[in-house]
Amino acid sequence: MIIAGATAYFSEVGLEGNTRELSKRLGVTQSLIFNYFNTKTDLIEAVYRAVYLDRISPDWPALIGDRSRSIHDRTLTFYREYTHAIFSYEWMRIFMFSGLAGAELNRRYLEFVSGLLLRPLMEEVCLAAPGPEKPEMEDIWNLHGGIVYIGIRRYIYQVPCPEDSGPEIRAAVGRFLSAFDIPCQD
Amino acid sequence: MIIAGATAYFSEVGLEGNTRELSKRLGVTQSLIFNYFNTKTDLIEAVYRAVYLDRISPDWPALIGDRSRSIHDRTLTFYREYTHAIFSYEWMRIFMFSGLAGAELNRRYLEFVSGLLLRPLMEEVCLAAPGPEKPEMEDIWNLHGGIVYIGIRRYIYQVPCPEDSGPEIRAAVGRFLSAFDIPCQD
DNA sequence: ACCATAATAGATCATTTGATCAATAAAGAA
DNA sequence: TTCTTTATTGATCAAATGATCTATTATGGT
Repeated sequence: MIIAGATAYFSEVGLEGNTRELSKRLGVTQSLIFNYFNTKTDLIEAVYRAVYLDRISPDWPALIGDRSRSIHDRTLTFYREYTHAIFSYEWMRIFMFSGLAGAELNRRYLEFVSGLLLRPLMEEVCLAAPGPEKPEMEDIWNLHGGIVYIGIRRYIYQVPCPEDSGPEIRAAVGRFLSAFDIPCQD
Repeated sequence: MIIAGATAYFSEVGLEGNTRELSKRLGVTQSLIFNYFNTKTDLIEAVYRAVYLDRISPDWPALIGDRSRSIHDRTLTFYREYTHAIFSYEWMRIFMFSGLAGAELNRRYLEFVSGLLLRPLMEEVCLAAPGPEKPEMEDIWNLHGGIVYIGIRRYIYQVPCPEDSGPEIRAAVGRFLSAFDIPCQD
């Protein structure tokens, strides 16, 4: 309950939010928090773990590599599931706060995304591309960034944004793959 | 000098950085800061203004609307100049910190980008697109996000990144416009 | 019912931090 | 020089904040 409350509170005000305000929101005393967490840093680490863990599906590498499905279908499915997992007020903001703070978990997460999701995706797109035009990692990062930026606008900057990002994700994936002469089926 | 130092300091540690550490970096006493700024909030506002101002070129709307040049040339030139202006450690991080804090200036900036840069850009792409396929605002935001995300990786997440983003910007613009049947000249 | 353990509260400490104020040093005009 | 104004410092206040410690209350097993 403390971790859940801390996640909600810190995602709102940042990791420098104070434990007294947090305890007030939780309806408990401030000292209770320190009964379960030795330091505030420990609490933040717990929030990191709670937010980062179980957000990554272990099925994604297999999905990306599943050549029985078209690359368009795989890419679109992956980004639908990926954005479904990370497009939340709490995840996006905790991720950005921890990224700005230079958290280790943040960098490890991005290494995972790069090495086990985006690089395989790039290789699959390379294989599926019929012509000489093949994507490099930076191209995949560009696709990725364009999609993730929807969540940044929505939850970080909190500017008006369509609530359903599905159509734009489909359009972005379609544009990206067609640049490598991969047709968008259906 | 205080504003410059505060910009460097706050962009590194966030807007909650304390005035004592700042004064130490500046080589002055802490009380001196409060001689020039009534409150810390005033100082932060001054940092905002210093960072945001003079980063937007007044020539961009004219550049985007200059139909004597190809849309590809205009889009590419705009994003080269735009990223040249905002891709800096200080700007990217102050912008993100202030965005997370919900700063008013942040929202006004995004309204400016949307209304006076991206919407005109969208209209120009619509005019240049020969086929029935026309971009909407979300498509332009996708192009924009993919490019800005390079700076986010570089300065926010601080992950390995090519130092020259020029080639990827060219590639991204090329892919985007060709999706609307606009050929990439040269 | 009894007892050991866990949960929770309240008071408090020590540090940090924004802000103030009086005093001193520097600068520049007359 | 002299005087006024500005720049700068050092000491200090008051509030906020992470953390601690003791006492009290609840819980569950026997």
